[in-house]
Amino acid sequence: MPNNQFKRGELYSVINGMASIAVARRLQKNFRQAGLEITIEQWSVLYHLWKEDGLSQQELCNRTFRDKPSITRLIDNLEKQKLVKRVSSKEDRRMNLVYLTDSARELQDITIGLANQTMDEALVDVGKDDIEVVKLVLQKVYDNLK
Amino acid sequence: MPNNQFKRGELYSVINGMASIAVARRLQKNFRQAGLEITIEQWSVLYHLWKEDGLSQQELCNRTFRDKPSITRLIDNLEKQKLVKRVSSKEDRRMNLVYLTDSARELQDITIGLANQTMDEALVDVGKDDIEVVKLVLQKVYDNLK
DNA sequence: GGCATATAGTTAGTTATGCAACTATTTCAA
DNA sequence: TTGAAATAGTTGCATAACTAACTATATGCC
Repeated sequence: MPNNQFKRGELYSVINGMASIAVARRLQKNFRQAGLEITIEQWSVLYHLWKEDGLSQQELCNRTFRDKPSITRLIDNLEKQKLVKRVSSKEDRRMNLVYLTDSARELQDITIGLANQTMDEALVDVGKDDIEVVKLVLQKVYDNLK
Repeated sequence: MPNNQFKRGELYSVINGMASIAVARRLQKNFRQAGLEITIEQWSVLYHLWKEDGLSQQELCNRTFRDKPSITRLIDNLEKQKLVKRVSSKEDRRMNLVYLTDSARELQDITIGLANQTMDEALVDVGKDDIEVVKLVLQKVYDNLK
């Protein structure tokens, strides 16, 4: 087979592969080293609740790009760890609204600090302009495939 | 809390989030629509074997950025589907060398075609120069965290 | 009002990931 | 040469992802 068939495929591994996995692992490691027992997936849910508390599970699906079963189980686990509470909505009884507990609110500053530190570690020697290009391209990729 | 604490954190979701997930889902969908019953994870292993057959599991770990248990189980499943075969190395009996079967070789052209098509869909209206910047930045991110 | 349809969430089954602990083999140095 | 350390791979356990099938509630049209 012609070898150039692989050339474009490399792009897949670049965009999809190493970098995002490496960032995720480093963030998880930074959490662990700080003695925090939450997963990055759980953190990504809390992150959206810190910005706006009391979101429905469906809204969390939209904002975290996950499907409904994934959110159901993430909330299950967060509830077990007493970080969130499901409250069934009074306007629409199909909906659960998800609220932070006090212990979750305590995690906000330190974990966001660790996330920022992780991105600083990841972006050493990367120019601001280049970062902007990456953000725009990845946003465009997402829009293209949505 | 000051709202700008979130600002840098957004980078995490940009680099780690939507785009790579969207690309992966689209590729999986394109495989499914073509009637191919392999996962993108299995495909990523085959991809490296097409480039060089008979790699050890450890070498597949390095090239796919996975740990050893992940590769063990991916190879388990690929072996069940009769796409690869483990052959214990004669030079070093600790090692399994992983070889493609004929059915796996048949998948090469069509799946790499689908991966290239997926990247074309993802990269509509993205300039070649910008793609180069993304590749360089993500490579740099990976190196920074390695 | 009543029934079809849409929406919110859950459950079950399969695949995959990460960590820790384990076995088997090889290497290397005292 | 032998015994400690390194390396290759596997297994068990927990978390998370996707699909498909399911329940419950709400909406909307006739």
